[in-house]
Amino acid sequence: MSGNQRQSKRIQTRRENERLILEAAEKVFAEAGYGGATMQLIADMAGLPKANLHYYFATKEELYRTVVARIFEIWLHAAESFDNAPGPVEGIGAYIDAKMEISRRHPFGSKVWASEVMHGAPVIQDYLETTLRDWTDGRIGAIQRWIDDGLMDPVDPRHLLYMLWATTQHYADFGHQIETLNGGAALNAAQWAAATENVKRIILRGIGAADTRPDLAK
Amino acid sequence: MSGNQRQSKRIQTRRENERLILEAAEKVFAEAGYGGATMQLIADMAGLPKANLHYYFATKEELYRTVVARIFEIWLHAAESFDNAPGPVEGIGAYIDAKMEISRRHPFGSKVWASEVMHGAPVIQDYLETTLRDWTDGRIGAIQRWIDDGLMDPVDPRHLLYMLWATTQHYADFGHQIETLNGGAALNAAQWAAATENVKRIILRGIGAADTRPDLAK
DNA sequence: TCGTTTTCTGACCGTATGGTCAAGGTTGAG
DNA sequence: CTCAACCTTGACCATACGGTCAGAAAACGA
Repeated sequence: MSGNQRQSKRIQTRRENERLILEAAEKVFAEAGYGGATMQLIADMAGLPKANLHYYFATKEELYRTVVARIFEIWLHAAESFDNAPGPVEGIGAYIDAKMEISRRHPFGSKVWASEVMHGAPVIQDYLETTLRDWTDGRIGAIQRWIDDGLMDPVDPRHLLYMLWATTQHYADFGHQIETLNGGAALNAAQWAAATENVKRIILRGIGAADTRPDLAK
Repeated sequence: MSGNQRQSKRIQTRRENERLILEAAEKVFAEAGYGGATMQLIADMAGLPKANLHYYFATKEELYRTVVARIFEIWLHAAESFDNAPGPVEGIGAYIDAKMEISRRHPFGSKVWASEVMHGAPVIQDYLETTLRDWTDGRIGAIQRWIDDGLMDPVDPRHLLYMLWATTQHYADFGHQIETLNGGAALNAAQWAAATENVKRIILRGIGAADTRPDLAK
């Protein structure tokens, strides 16, 4: 009766514990950095004995690698919003929406990623050189096509991408600074929407692709 | 003869050693994070015995605070380029120039600052709440005046500032990622210039302040 | 030159960390 | 029920870290 469609208790517990550990690890790595994070701290936050962490993840580095890999998955997923767009307004607009949403919902993951890259990408260098480079090259081609089709100004696609990454991730990575300048409070829903709109507006206008200026569309 | 205008050897040595230590510390803190940095590593990089570090800087935290304070000084200095500008093209343009130059010349410092903020600004929270907030409020006022004077579109000044910070600092903080996507080589002078031009062009156009469109200037 | 102050440094210490392990508990297939 | 596979965990270990200190060395003023 209980072993039918429901997963066995073992598998269920394993999933649950891995989830607890990974969530705690993401937070601790984000707030303390790899070097500052301790297995004990992660264990306490996950509500498990430290030895149990080492049962699921042999070493601190393996746990960290798993955390980073999960973040990269989210990143890649958001990157899809770039595709199948007829032009920059839709493609870049959707991409900004997606990345701002990630900054809002996964601030810890964003910080871990930023930390990792800032420290020379010791564990994800291969991602950068393969998946990220391929994705970047593909998107540069797409942007170039929009430029060739006269849908936007001839800006350097590569630097445009950097600008998109920088601007959207800033709201997660420097969230503490933004909160402080916001009177100590986290941005509310309206403020997030305003931030997203501002980013979209300035960038889309900046590349001559704003739909608010239909007279320039050809 | 040697003790006349030249500083005493003691003071001279002190200055030199403090410089060596602070430079080494900035690099190590940037590359390893506060938790990952060790006094031994900093000592080795400075070419001094570890005990000597503790003679000049009592604790790791004091050394770190000094490093961060120096970075903030540089940041504040660049912020001056915003002032005394007749309009957004000059003010924001000069600010972007200055901040891109900082990203190029002080990448370690930028990373230390980013790391510090990402981890909740444990040692510079007071700076954020006083100097930075005051500076930000002042600049917001200046931008708002430009908007009121019709020199640029009515964007949210606060989010524009975030965009400026994010975009310029990205070239330092994510320099490793950019290098990797640049075929493993650091940006050369021409590439830095191109990056700066792109940032200025997109942002100034994005806020309707580009001098490349004099027909919109009134 | 002499005595004092400042600088330098190898050796040392307590602590905290990542990781191990053995023994006991739990689950589930046959 | 039985037993093997899997999970849990307190106690433990070796190491590396931040920091200390006593004494040597150098610089300085008189």
